[in-house]
Amino acid sequence: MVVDQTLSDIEVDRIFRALADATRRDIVRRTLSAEASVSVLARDYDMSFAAVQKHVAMLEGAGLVTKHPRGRERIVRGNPEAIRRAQQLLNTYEQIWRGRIDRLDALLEENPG
Amino acid sequence: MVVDQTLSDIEVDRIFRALADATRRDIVRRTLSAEASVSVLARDYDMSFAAVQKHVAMLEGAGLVTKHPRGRERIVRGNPEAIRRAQQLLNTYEQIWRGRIDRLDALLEENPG
DNA sequence: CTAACGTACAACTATATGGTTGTAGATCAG
DNA sequence: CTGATCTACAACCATATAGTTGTACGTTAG
Repeated sequence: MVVDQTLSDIEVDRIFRALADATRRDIVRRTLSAEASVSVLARDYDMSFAAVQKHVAMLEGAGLVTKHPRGRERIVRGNPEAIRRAQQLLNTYEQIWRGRIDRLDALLEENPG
Repeated sequence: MVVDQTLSDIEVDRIFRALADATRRDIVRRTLSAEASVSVLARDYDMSFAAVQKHVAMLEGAGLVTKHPRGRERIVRGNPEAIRRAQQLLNTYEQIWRGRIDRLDALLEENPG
């Protein structure tokens, strides 16, 4: 199964926006390492449960984590796919920059000295 | 010269926040490819000059671009360093995920079937 | 059954963002 | 010198974020 890996502007916005908060990055890090319920996650942060819930919701909306019911709990898992898409974006930017360098080099070879 | 590549939470916040907008990503893309003045950049977007100015200011605050006076113009250049730091962040997340997979594999080998 | 737990969601506040218009200073062209 | 250009910045508005508290509901433990 080949999945369309083209991301709309809105989707990319959401991914980067979701990563622009230290608490959310920590949740991504933790849930990539091992899944955890929302309440277990919440214990480690100096804020209300509802606040953590909102962070998880934003991460879920960006596709960076998935939530799975287990009894009364909601298990949160990090999603490496979304990370990879963000990496791809940044890679294209680096490629663009390398392209510029290559063009500058070519220019220098044409007009040496 | 070795530069400290450790980023504070605030700095990382700013980088991802700056990347969470399609106009700003486009400015990064363009200025990585070739430097351009703020007004030249602004011509291509359906918003006021002041709005583009603010986007550039946010990118500059995040270190994603640098601004250089040239006469009455301000020349904007993309900064690949900041891109690389964001890439590094995402790479560590992927490493964390791979670490989990490795641990799962080891577990399966210990308890086969 | 009952109490505690985990979650969902609404309402509210404060601050940040993304846009606007307007004013003003510096520089360039003629 | 004068006018056009490029930029800077303030003030304002609408919306989104990040946090709070409070209420409600399903699930689990005893």
